[in-house]
Amino acid sequence: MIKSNDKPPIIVWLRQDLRLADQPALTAAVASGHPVLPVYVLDDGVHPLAPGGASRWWLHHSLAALTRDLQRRGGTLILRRGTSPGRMIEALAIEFNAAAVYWGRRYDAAEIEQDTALTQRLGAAGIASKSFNSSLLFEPWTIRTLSGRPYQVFTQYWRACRSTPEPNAPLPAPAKIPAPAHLPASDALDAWALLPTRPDWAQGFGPLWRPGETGAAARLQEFLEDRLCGYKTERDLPDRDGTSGLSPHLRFGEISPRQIWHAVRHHLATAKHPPDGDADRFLAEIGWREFSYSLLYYHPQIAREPLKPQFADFPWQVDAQALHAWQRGMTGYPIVDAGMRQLRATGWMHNRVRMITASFLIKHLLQPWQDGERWFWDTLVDADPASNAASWQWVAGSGADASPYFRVFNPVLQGKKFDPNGDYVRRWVPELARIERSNIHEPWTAEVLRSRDTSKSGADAYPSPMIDLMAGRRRALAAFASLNGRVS
DNA sequence: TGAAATGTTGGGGCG
DNA sequence: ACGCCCCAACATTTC
Repeated sequence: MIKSNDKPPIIVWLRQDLRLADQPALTAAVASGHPVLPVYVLDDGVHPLAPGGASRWWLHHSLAALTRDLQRRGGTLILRRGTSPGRMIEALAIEFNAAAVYWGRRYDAAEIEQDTALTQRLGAAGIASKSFNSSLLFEPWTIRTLSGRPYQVFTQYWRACRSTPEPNAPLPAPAKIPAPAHLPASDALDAWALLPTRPDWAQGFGPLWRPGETGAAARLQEFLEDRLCGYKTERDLPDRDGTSGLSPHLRFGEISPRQIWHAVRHHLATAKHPPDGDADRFLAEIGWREFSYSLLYYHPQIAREPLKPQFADFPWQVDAQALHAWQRGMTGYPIVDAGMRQLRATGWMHNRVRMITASFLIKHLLQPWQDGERWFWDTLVDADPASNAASWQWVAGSGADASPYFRVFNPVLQGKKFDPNGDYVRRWVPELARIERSNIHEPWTAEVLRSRDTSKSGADAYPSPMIDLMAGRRRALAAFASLNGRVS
């Protein structure tokens, strides 16, 4: 008699859905009765979506967690690396006589092409393949206007999403994941050297994050219980712990938006005081992620080219020193510098401050948004191919439903409004630790600094503002106005 | 999911 | 008491 693990295995190719629960490819593979071979392939190819430094840190820990979680259920994660992941999967499938290959769908054009090509090659070799929706509430082709075109405005897009049937309930993790009798060789995770050394700039990351499915689920529960109530207003204050903190977990698929959606619904149904507007606002943030993926699907060039063609020859004032000052958090504007330093120290930046720092780079410094996008891509643990690109274009005004060009964030006013006590600034900019509340967002007016300024020599000297806000604003408005009247 | 400029209003000081 | 001015405070418009 043939034991189930003597049957040919089904390969489950995990990419950006590093979890076991609500993992339709895995569940289908287990349900088939075949042994299951979960594989992750590190893409060594040189391309724009290769994960940045901070993401590689997260990926290491996420894969370590996934390995443990699989082992607990009898499974084994196979790690491979190569410049052509599709070819790697194909070779594995043929070598191990796989019955099929399953995976969760991706939405970038190059990735779709890879997957389509793999399907064809597998088919030619007589191996079945099947793809599943593991990453989105609403896949891009399911949400269209009456005329069949994708939505260009978020509110309309999201309204359409919310009036379609609800996303499926999440699947439970398979209790047991049957392994094949013979396992392919696997790389050692440590040998991939995803973690930084010399210097280990990620030292500050560890205490803040718990990568992996268990950490993601814990973060969601804690958010629903402690922070959903009041989310609508608290989420804008960077000195508070008012956001969900789920972005990197979502980025690597340690939790699915379906799980989040249904957990929120369940929480609302059982909570004593359902925080209604708060939940809607939180789900709308998930909606922005969906909208970004729709934009990526319909505009594959979104990370490189402005969506609005008239932005193609925008008069940027490329300036390596200005970019560098912004990256290091040395612009002389406290809320900007606090944000940029929080980013480097933790791999994450509060969303309100992301908008402020991005607006400052694009509008006050007139640096190309692509430079900011690239920096965030390299330094954010949650750097997401869709959200990062769409959000930068949103700030630049070149994207869909974008911020109008004349919306220029004033970092002093934004600081006063959203960090009124200056606690956020003091936490990330130690040079300003002793500046009082009234001057914290314009420290050049503080007596302490001014008196020291004359004898400034120490490394603890906080820089004076690198540009004049009023002049910068005027320059930006003029530059953006120069686009008006052109055909779009 | 802006900010600044401009316009309007109303209370209070004061000649 | 009255008109005038100043200027918050708020509303509207413009970039």
